Amino acid sequence: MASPRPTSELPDDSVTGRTRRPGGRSAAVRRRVLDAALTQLVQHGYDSLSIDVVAERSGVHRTTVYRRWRDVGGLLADVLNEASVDAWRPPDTGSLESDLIAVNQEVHAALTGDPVTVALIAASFRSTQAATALRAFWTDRYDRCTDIVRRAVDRGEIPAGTDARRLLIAATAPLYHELVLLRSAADARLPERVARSTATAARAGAFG
Amino acid sequence: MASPRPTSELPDDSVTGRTRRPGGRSAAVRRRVLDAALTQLVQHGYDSLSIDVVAERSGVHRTTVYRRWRDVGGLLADVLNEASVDAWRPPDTGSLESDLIAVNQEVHAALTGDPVTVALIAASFRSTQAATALRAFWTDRYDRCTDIVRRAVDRGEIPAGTDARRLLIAATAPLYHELVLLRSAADARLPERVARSTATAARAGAFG
DNA sequence: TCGCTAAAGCTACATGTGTAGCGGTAGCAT
DNA sequence: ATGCTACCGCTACACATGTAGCTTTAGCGA
Repeated sequence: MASPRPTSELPDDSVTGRTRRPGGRSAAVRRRVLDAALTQLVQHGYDSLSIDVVAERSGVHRTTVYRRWRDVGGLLADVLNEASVDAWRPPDTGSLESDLIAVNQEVHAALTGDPVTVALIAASFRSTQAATALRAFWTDRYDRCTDIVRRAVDRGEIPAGTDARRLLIAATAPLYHELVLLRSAADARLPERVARSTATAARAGAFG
Repeated sequence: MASPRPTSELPDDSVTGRTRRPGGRSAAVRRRVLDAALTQLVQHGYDSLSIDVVAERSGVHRTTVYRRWRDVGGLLADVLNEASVDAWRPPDTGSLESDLIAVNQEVHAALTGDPVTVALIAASFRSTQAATALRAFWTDRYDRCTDIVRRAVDRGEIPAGTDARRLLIAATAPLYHELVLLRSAADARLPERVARSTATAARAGAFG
């Protein structure tokens, strides 16, 4: 994570024989641009986020931003890379139900409080870079969360052979559906309710 | 449904005292534009859909299209209105599980086969009109589907007091999540698997 | 420290998206 | 059939988005 080159599909230097320059200036440009993008996003929302605004805020020339990030989606993808703490671990609270509640509260917070997540979802419909970054992020998170299910099986809470991914999708998808697609009125108890339903379902062997 | 005026927030004629003209020419313009939009969408995909392209295809002047529909989202919202068959009824196949399977197969087909649905979802992040139309569409469909749950309760399949909306969201949200947000590889058995899980969960009282 | 060149700055241009205002056409009431 | 005006066509403009090609700056290896 946190690679200095956001446009990831470039061939390796060892292949091209060329030398990259991640040092001083490039790094400074990247930091200034990502800072500006995040600040703009937090202060004025996704709709206000354009390459030109970010360029002006950061003092970096607009053509430079276009060259390195290509579009707003690319910018957001890199912001996510920068922000994603690689040390993230799924909650381990002692029971499947409370683990799922904790996960869902994180998801809920991200979807109602963190502008980056929602902005990246919106951007993913227009930018391949944003879509790819989001997919990678979610794949990583769901993979890590399989531990929750494994532990629940070990404790004998739910049947062996439970499909971890199906369970986790069932636990989280309703939140995304309600908040992102249906845009329902916010309900603070939604994360808990959905988590409890899913835990009950899992105990009944619904994901075997 | 199928109102001749897509931009819905206008005051009623009885309030303004002005007389609308839904007749001949306006109706023809609307039909030609919506036809062109749908054809373009089917033939060349959402990314190719712009007001200018639709205007050219339809032979209607671009400023007219801008005036009446404002943006691509407005266009899609009206296409949805036109296409939504008001007579739609939820499946009634004799059991909760098979009803949910049938619903999910419809959702799956819409998300993998019908470009209008996916396009409208994408547009809903950029256009208030698209977002509003989509919300209205889904609200209507979920409302009608409560019949499925009511019948299941009547048959004694699931506990009385089961929350219909929560059940229906649980049954459908994973499809949207996988296909729209995660963009997973298509799996023809997904609708059935999710429906069965949800039916099992409902029987175990997960949505009480 | 000095040469090479990756990467940033800059100007100019091309295209896409959306609006303002005016004049013309045709739906509808009389 | 005739007048009123809703609605469409048209030109002209404003601004946003993105690219091409060149010049300048500065990172890095020798």
